[in-house]
Amino acid sequence: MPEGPSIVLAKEVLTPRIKNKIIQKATGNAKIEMPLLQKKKVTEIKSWGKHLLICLPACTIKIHFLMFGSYSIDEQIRPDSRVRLRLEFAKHKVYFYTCSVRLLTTPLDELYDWESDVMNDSWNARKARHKLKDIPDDLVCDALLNQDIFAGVGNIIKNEVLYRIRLHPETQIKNIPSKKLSELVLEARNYSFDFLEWKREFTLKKHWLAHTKKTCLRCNLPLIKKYCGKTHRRTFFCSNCQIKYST
DNA sequence: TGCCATGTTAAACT
DNA sequence: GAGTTTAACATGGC
Repeated sequence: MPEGPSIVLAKEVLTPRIKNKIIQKATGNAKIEMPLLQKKKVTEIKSWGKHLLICLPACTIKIHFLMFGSYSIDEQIRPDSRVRLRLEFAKHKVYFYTCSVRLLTTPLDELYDWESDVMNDSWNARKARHKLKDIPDDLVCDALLNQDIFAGVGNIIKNEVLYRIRLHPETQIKNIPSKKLSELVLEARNYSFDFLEWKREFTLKKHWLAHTKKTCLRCNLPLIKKYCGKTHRRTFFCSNCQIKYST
């Protein structure tokens, strides 16, 4: 569930079912003021990076699925005690499990920079480049996971993007040639949309080239699995095909 | 069977 | 106070 494209998919599925519909009842073990949701109309469903945003007239329900979160529609797939949030509408019921639920009262445009969400129409590649310039010493594997720069990019996308553009995950941002940096920013978004389509067709895993793979399909050498950078996230790469630029 | 992972936050440390 | 490490969350796949 977690990475940006999965959230976009959830938004697509939920919108026709609950947009402009009234929440008849809100329950669950989420530590939020449930009564605030009662009888409120869902005006919009948005996403920013890995955040799913269910907008009501006076507040927004922010859902973050973390690592294991899930949701279901019209069918409760876990016991009542595990339901974090249940939204009941006239025709549909939506269930959220194992996720973080918060209520936002600040206008979203003040909280979120839509230009930093790789899935958003307003995605601003130039801005991302500038932000990268501000963290010259960071490794690219960490930079890709930085939600202030690439909101929505997760560990799978990170690994696949770096493999695609043949860039070593432990390359420092300042050493990446300008052209390669452009490629990085471009592919962070491109791959995310490929991810979305594959996820939609339930064929995402089949398309992984590096993530969880043992062998480089380009040169046939074993892929390295290493917990890279300050994020210490699982990183799969080919030390032969992926160039590590240095000073 | 046990380990580990598409993630983030906050507390507990140094 | 900064930076780093750990725990917590709690499910499913291998």
